[in-house]
Amino acid sequence: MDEHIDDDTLTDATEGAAPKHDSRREIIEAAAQCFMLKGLDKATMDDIADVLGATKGRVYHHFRSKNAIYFAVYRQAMQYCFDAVTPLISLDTSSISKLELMAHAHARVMMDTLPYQRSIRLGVEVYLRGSTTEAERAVLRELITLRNDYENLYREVLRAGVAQGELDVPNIEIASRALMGALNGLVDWYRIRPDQSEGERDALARALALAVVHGTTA
Amino acid sequence: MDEHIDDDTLTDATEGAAPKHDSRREIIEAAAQCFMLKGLDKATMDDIADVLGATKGRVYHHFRSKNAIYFAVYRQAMQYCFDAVTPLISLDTSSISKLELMAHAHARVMMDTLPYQRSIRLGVEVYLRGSTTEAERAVLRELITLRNDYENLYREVLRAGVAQGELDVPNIEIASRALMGALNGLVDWYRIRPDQSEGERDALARALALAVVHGTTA
DNA sequence: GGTCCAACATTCCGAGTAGTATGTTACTCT
DNA sequence: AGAGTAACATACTACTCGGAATGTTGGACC
Repeated sequence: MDEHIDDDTLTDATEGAAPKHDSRREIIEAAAQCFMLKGLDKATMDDIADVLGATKGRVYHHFRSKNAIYFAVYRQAMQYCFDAVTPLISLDTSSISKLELMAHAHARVMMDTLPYQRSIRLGVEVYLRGSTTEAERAVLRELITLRNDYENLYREVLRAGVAQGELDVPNIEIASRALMGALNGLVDWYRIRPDQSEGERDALARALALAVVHGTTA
Repeated sequence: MDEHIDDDTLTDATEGAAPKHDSRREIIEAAAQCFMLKGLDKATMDDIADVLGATKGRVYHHFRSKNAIYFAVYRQAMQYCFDAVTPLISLDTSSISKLELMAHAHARVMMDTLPYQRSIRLGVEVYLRGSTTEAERAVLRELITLRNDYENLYREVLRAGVAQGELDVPNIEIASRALMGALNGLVDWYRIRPDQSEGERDALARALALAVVHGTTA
């Protein structure tokens, strides 16, 4: 229904070296690159194929439409976020340090998977309006739910922190929006610099995390 | 060079009632609406004309290209921001309250001029890549400079606040990015509700302003 | 060693759209 | 009153791009 290639969650018994779905992943990666550079509409299917040194035939073999690729990019982007942040919520630390760690991890994901995160920023509700078929809109609703679930991770920590008296948040909804906005805004101004070391990137992420959690007041 | 209708900064001696440039402003307004609803690419020139109950002829009479309209929307969006915030920087209050007032004013502008602010969020650097002519890229550079000037207003207040010991900001650049990100993110989740009173809107703006300035810690 | 099929490549088409070229009208100015 | 022009409308073109239909190939499997 959504994709004509089944997800194949089982590990294929043949070999472990080539995951067999590399081609799909490569297309998603290339699409994220193109979307970031040229925007969702101006990035053509030929552009995506060109990045791979292939033609549209390959792309359309794995994805039935351009929207389907965008959905895959979106899903992957959210997956990156979940993978980085979910392990932290079970940590046994104070709410403040947990929030800092989550913010830091999120900032890192924004930097490390920049093409994906930038791509999903240019669509969402706008793309929802343009979706013709009901099936597409259903997928988009699911993706938005996914994003909401992710943001709820932060709301939960905020709630717990307030309950314990560690945090002072008059309005959890507003606070979480501000948090996500400040962190996600990273993709708008962050530029990948080859000369930037791993430590510098991490310091930047940490600085942003502290800024969004603690604000500006002394 | 940029537009074929001269700006006519002088007030025309004929009448003050009809500002003569109403048609241009109407087109910009309609374009902002369309851009917000359908995105920059999917919003067609016919869409913009339809909103006005007119045809492309009218639009192309005032703007030589679609990009030119986008630039005008961008400029107007920034103008709204400047108009709301600039008067506040000369206020004789503490840095903290000044920052709160600026953030509050900015949040209000985001809500009150939502179509403009959402439009300019979907373009910027992406559109810069797509710009074919050098003239267009020059305009875009100018607009980005404009935005940078605006953000500098906040950086200045932050700097002053740190100098006076009112604020605790380890990294002004990061802090300003976080501030703008949290405030601008408003356009992503704020929905205009007709039943929402003026007071409620203002309370929302104030809550967001306090959240971004003070963070979440107690 | 022939069959079958996944994984592509090639070719083509039609819809949609930015931009242009050319009317048309109404108003102003002298 | 007639010339000029701003402010549009109408009609048309050239081109891009998504998607489909079809062709090709290499390898797995019996």
